Amino acid sequence: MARPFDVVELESKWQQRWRESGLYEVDNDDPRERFYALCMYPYPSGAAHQGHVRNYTFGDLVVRYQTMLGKAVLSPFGFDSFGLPAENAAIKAGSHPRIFTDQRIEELKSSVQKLGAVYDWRREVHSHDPDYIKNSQLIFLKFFEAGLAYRANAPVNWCPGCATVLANEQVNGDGTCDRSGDLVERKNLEQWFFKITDYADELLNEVDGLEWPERVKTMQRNWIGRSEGAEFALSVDGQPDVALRVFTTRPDTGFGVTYAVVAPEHELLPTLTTPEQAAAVSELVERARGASELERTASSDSGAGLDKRGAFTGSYVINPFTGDKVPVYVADYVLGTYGTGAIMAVPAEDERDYAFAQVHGLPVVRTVAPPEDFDGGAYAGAGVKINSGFLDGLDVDSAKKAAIEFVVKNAAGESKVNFRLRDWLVSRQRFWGCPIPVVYCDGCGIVPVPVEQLPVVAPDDVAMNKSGQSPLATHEGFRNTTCPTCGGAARREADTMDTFTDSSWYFLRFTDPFTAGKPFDPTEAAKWMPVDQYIGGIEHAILHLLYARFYMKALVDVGLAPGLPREPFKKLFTQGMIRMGGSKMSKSKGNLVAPQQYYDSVGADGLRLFHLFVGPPNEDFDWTDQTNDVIDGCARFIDRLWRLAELEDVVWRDTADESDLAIRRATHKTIVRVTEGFEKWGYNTGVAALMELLNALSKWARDAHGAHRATFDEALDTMCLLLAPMAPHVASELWARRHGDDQFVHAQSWPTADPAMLVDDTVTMVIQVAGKVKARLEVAADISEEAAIAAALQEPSIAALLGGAAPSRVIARPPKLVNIVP
RNA sequence: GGGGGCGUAGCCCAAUGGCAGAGGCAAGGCGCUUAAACCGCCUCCAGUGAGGGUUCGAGUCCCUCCGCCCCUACCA
Repeated sequence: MARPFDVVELESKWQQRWRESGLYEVDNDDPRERFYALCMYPYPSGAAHQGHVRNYTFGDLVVRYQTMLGKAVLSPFGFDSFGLPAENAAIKAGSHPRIFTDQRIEELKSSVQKLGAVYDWRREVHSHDPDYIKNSQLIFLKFFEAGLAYRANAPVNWCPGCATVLANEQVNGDGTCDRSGDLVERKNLEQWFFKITDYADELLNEVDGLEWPERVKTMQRNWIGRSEGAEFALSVDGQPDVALRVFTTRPDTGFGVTYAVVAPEHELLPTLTTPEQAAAVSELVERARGASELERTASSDSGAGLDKRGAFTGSYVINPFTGDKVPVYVADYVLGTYGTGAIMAVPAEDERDYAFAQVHGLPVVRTVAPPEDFDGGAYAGAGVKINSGFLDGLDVDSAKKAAIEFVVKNAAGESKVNFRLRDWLVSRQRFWGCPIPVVYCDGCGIVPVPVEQLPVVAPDDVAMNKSGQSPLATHEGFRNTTCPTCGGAARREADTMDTFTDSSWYFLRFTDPFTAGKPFDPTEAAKWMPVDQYIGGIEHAILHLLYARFYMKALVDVGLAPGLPREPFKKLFTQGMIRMGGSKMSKSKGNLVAPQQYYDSVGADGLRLFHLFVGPPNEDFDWTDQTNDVIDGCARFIDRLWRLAELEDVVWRDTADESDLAIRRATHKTIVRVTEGFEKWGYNTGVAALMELLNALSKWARDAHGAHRATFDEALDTMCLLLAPMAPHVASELWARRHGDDQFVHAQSWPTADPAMLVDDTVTMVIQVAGKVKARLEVAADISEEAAIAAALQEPSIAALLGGAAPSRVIARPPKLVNIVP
C-alpha cells in the first residue's frame, strides 16, 4: 500500500519517544488514583503472532485509556520463561535452555514493542531469573512450613512423551497429554503436592463475587466440583471386622441398592475377593491398570464392553436400609480417586449403574416414581419415594435428609461433601524449572534448604535427557550436599516445580520488583492489588486462574501477604481466539501469521485497528483470504484521516453556520460512542463511530461551502484523542503537528462530551399502525406525549387509514415513535 | 451425556424491546489519470437459521427444533 507517510519511521520515532518520556513508568507512591492493568505474561515462544497482537492491543488500550482518565496505571511485562519447549529445543540443539529462552524473550519483546504497546519495563520479570527462583523457593518453603506443601506417594499421571509427571489439569479428557498428545500412564511415585483442596470451599464460594465472564466462572465451579451427600459403611457379610465405606449424593435411594462396586485400586479388594473369583478379579484389575483412560472411559453410553469391565468379587455386603445381602463387584467405572473409591449401586436411579446392571443381570428396584410417560432405564429426576419403607411418600430432598439421619444412626454414616478438585501435584522430572528447595537426609528426613542458602539454582553442566529421571539427579555435584540440620551427607531434591507455580504470583512481583530478600513487600503490593483488569486467553480459564487464586489465599495465610485481598483478579477479560482454516491459530498447527509484514505495510496502528474492528473482542474470528483486505481498509482509514489533517485547499469561513452545528454534534456523539466502546469492550463499534465521523468531516471540509476553523479543529483534535489508545502512533504524530512537537496526545485528558451537543433540534418520529410503520414525521426533539399523539392522528395518511374510527389504544414514546392500535 | 456461545446482505459485523444498516470488505459505476494503481464520489445487496409463544410492537425476551464452534465428562 502506498501511504501518505513513512509508517515504519513514524512508528519507531514515537515508540522511542514514549520510552524516553517515561509516561508509562509509574511509581508506587504516585499520587494519582491507581489502576492495575495486566495481560497474562507470555511463555517466550519467539516472535509474536496474531494472538499476542490481539492480546496486547486490548491491554494497551486499557493502559492508555485509563491513563488519559487521569490514573496512575501499572502496566508491567514479563516472561513465563521456564518450560518444556525450551528444554526440548535445547536437547535437540545440544545447547542450554537459557540460551534458547533468552533469545526467544528478545524476539517476543521486540515484536511486542513494535506493536506500540507501552509498559513499565523497569519492572520486567523473568521466571528463570535467579532472583525470581529464590522467591519462588521461599514461597515453597513457607507453604511447606504451613503444611500446605507435602510429599506423598501417589498414583500420578506419567507422560512418556514428556518424560514427566503431569497434574490432573494437564491430562485431557481422552487420557492424552495436554502438551504432547501421548497416552498418559498411571504410576506410583513420591511427589510434592500443594494442598489446594484446603481451599476448595473458598475457591468455590468466592467465584460468585468476581467480575469475570460467566463462562469462566462456570468452568471454575465445575472443576472444583462440589457434591453434597453422605458417606456410610456397608458391613461385609461374613467378615464382621470389615466395612466398605461408600459415598453417595443420593442417600434417599438406599432402598434401591442392589449391588455395590469398588474401584480396581480399592484397598479392600483383596479382602473382598474370594478364591473362586480371584482369577476374574485379577484379570479385571490387570486390564484396568494397563488400560489407558481412553479405553477405560470408552463406550460408557452404550454399555458395550461393560461385561468385561466388571467382575464379581464373591463377597456380599448388607444394605443397611433393607437388610438384604447384595453382591460386591469390582469395576473400572468406579474411580479410586474420588469419594471412597466405592459406591452403592442404584440401577433404577443412576444411568451407569443401570447399564452395568443390565449387562450383569442385576435387579432394578425403583425408589422414585418416574413420570407416567417415562420409558427410559434409570430415572434421576424428582418425584415421590416408593418401595422405600420409612421414606415412602416423601420428595427426594426430604428423603435425602431422612436417609442421612438413618445412616448416621445405623451405618456409621455422616453427611459429607466431596470435591472433584484434587491436591496440586507440583513435582516435575524436568530440568528447566524452579528447583524444589529441600534436601533428604537419612537422619533428619526432609529438610528445607535454609532461606539464606537460596536460591537453589541448577548448575549449567547438567546432562538433559528424556529418560524419565530428573536431569538434576544425574549431576553428582548438585545432588550430593550436606544436611543443613545435622551436617551429614544428604541429597538434594532433583525435581523442579510445575511452571504454573511461577505464574501464580508474578503479578505480585510486578507490584514491587525492587524489594530484595522477599517476594514482595506487602505494603507495596497492597497499593496495587487486586489487579483491576486482567486480560488473557480462555485457555487459562481453569488452570492458571485457579492456581493463582489459591496462591493468593495461601500467601495471605502463611503471612507473606498480610493485608492483601484474597482474590487476585477483580475483573477478567478473555479475548476470542483466532481461527484459520477451522482450527485455532497456533504454533503447533503451524498456521501462525507473523505481525512483522503488517508493521512494514499498514503499521502497528493499522494492525491494531484491524483487531479492534474485526468484531467483538470476546468473540472468535476467522483469519481468511479476505482478512488482508480488511487490514488494508483499516490503514486506509488512517490515511484518510492523515490527508484530511494535512488538507490544504479547505475553504475557511469566518463564522459557523448550521453545517458546523451538525459536525459539532457528530463530534460529541462520537465521544460518547467511543467511550462506551471502551467501557463495554465494544471497540469494534467505537472504530466504526470514528470512521463515520471521518466520513462526515471529510465531506464537509472538502465541500465548496467551506468549513469553520474552530469546528474543524474540535473535530480533528477529538479524533486524535479518541484514537490515541487505538492507533497511538499516528494519533501522536497528528497531535504533535497540530499542537507542537513537544506535545503528547497521551498526556491529554480523555475528551468529555458536551450534553448540549448530544441532542438534536428535530427528530424523525415514526408513526405505526398496529406495529407497522405507516408514516414518518419530523418533530421537535422535546415534543410532549400529547402533541406527539395529536400530530400522529392528524397525519393525513394515518387519518385515512383509521377511516375516522377512534383508535382502541395509542402508545407514545416521544419523540421517536407513536403506535396506533385501531 | 452435561455446560456455554453463535446463526442478520456475497463476506466480517451494527442495531437501551421501537424505522433492520452504523462501519468495513468484496462487487459494479462515475470522476481523476496517456493508462493503471492510489485518491474522491456514487450504487447494489438481507427481513434476521426454522417454527411456535409473550407484547401495542421481537433480530433482541421465552419454548421447541436445525446447523456450527468451544469447554467438560464414568466424580457416584
